[in-house]
Amino acid sequence: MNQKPPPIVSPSELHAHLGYWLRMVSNAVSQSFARKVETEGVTVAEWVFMRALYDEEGIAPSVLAERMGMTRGAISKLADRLVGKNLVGRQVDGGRSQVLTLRPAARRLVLRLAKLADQNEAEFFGTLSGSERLSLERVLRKLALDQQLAAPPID
Amino acid sequence: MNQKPPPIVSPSELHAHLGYWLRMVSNAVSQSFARKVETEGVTVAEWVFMRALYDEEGIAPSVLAERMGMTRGAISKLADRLVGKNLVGRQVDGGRSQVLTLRPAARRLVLRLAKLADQNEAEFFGTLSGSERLSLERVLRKLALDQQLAAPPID
DNA sequence: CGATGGCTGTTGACTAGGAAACAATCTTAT
DNA sequence: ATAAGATTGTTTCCTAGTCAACAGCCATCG
Repeated sequence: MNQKPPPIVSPSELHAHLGYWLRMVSNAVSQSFARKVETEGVTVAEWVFMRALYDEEGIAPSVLAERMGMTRGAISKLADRLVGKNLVGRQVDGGRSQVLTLRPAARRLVLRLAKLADQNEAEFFGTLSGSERLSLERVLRKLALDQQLAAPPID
Repeated sequence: MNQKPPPIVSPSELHAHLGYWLRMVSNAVSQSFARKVETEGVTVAEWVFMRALYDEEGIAPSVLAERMGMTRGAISKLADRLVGKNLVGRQVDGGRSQVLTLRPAARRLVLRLAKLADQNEAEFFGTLSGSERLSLERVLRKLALDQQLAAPPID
């Protein structure tokens, strides 16, 4: 009997990993946000793109790519879409590099989208106590720092 | 003058949101893990799929879909790929529903992949102190609970 | 019985993004 | 001044998902 003894060392449980919970929560937050911004006709990537431009107009695509953690190829297509929607403008700068700017409609849109982001934030993290929120932020920032993730320069 | 006065209320900063940091860290963790499992010729989704089957053989695709937070369509194709790699077996159960099982090679593979998961976990969260790790886990679990995310039934 | 409605899994059309090859331009070395 | 190399953005091909239409099977109700 006991034809098939279980392996002595069993693989660690999925949910024993912090990465597992991180991914689950992060995906839920992102998906919920995606649904919200969809009501304004844009994707999350497009929102991040425009939000970055809102602060720093005339930024180059390659910089944006690195800052958003995406390929230059992806940024190129993203820009195509946004130009198509008349949300961003693309001016050739000399020849090699470009300058991306936000059209007025996009500036207004960013304000609305920011509200949605706040709303999503409240929806998910509103139940946390102040100290919970604080410690979560502290740990996440520390992790980002440790891994040298592309954090916004300032702050 | 002051042709274009800046809006009184400026949109909240991206990195003022916990969701922002969550996504950044989570993406980094997932991407790093994806690179690791790629050395074993599988994707993260395939790993999760097999890991679920490891614990509970004979599970139905639809259940798996809900548990993994993916569409039935996605699961169907995922199963196709894994069957193609001779990692899982598909038996028709009566007619309507199926039964998915892990082939022996997959059982061995899961053990190796679990090691990679542990390694990835250590790589990212190893620098945290015990209390940091604990509080992070506690908060993430709480968030998952609050949002009724599909957590593994037990535990 | 038999029709009708509800599951379950599959398929096809579509989308976003990555990887890599490419074109165009700038920089640097000689 | 010009050739070689770097850098920037685009493009093509590919993959992994979603969504929605569909097919098959079961159950239930008339």
